Amino acid sequence: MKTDEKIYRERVYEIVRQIPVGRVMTYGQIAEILGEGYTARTIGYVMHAANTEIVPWQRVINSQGGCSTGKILLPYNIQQKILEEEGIEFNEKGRCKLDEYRWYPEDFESKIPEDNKQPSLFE
DNA sequence: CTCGTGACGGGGG
DNA sequence: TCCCCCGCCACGA
Repeated sequence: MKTDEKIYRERVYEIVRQIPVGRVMTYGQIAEILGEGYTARTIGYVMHAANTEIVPWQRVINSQGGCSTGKILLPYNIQQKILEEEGIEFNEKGRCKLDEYRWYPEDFESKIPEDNKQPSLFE
């Protein structure tokens, strides 16, 4: 098989594996980094299959700062529970401060906003 | 090959 | 802030 094909998923795991304890990344963020062919939607699909893989899947959340594990799989809010044990705090709405926990891979520093903080309430 | 289905995201009301 | 709608794209039937 082709080496450079690396399987669609492997490229995602490569990034997820780099997320440090106590930090998170969003589906859209990863999709933006990988670019071509990747969207938040597909990253979610890949993470769904990551259960059996060896990756800190729990550190990937949605752009609202919450866990989107849906209703299926895993006991209720298990993902949030794990993250809380890693030191991340969630409010009563099940959301954490992305501007405080979001992590940017070293290999993609160019993706970091100028002010090195969140671009959110920029305009 | 076509169709439906998502661990999503952003814009608009 | 919440809700709805539409675009996104890999994958299985």
